[in-house]
Amino acid sequence: MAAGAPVRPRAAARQPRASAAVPSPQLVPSPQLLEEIGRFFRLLSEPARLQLLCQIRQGPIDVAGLMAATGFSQSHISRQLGMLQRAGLVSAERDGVRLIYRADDPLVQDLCALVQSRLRQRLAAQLEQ
Amino acid sequence: MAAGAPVRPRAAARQPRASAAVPSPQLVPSPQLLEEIGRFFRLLSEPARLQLLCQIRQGPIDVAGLMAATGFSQSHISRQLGMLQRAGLVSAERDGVRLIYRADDPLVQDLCALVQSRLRQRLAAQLEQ
DNA sequence: GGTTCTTATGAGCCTAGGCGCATAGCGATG
DNA sequence: CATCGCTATGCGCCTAGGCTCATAAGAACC
Repeated sequence: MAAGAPVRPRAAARQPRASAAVPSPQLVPSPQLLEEIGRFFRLLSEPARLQLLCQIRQGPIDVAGLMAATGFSQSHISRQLGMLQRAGLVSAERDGVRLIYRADDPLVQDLCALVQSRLRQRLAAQLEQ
Repeated sequence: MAAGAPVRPRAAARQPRASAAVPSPQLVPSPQLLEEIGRFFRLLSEPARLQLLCQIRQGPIDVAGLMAATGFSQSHISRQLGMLQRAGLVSAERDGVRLIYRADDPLVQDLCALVQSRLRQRLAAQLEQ
């Protein structure tokens, strides 16, 4: 396929190309990497998981606490926690019979904050216009 | 079913609460906000969309260029671009008959970079252990 | 060892959404 | 206005995955 030329403007010569404000010189990641990144974002794409994550971020909590806080079924919570744990976003520690979950990684919080501020921005812009 | 207390550590009194190393004092966002954030992440959860975004980030490009670069069908690309545009992640500008797409927002790139570095970290840790 | 508490998991239902095919919409050009 | 080139969209197929019920697995306590 014609992967050589990125654009093909027929009207006139465009793209001064070596200008100053080129946004980013980096290449597009490999399909494998894109898939992994996508998998990560998919983890965060489910409100239920986000809610669990935020709840856990409040402080160590067990499954019963999460059930009370979210209203989700035990099996659902367990499954979602499993995914989050496999992704390294939460960790569990035994306390007798129950498992206390904890979220040490600030990454998710940071990501959410970024997205949140962006949503706010867009909402404000939308109201203005 | 013990819905009152969020946790119930049976071993000892925990949560000094106003300690120094409390991870984050913020509350869990409202379900509506969580849903919106989730929608945003879902947009980025699809490798195809990520690929399109990255490709567009390389420089302004039209649909034909994207078809050549990604191998996706025209309808698929159009649909995904529509979503990305509605989310404000790309913008289109007419050049005669065709539409030139452009991605001005660095947010996605930043998010991807964060996730990518995290993946790298985890991979390294996994190799060590 | 049996009981009771917890968490994990197999099976299944159901919806969301990715993807392509065909076609409609729509700007440009003769 | 007819035609052509490009993009958007209705339709349908199909898989991924959220969610539940029921049940297994495992730890603590008698």
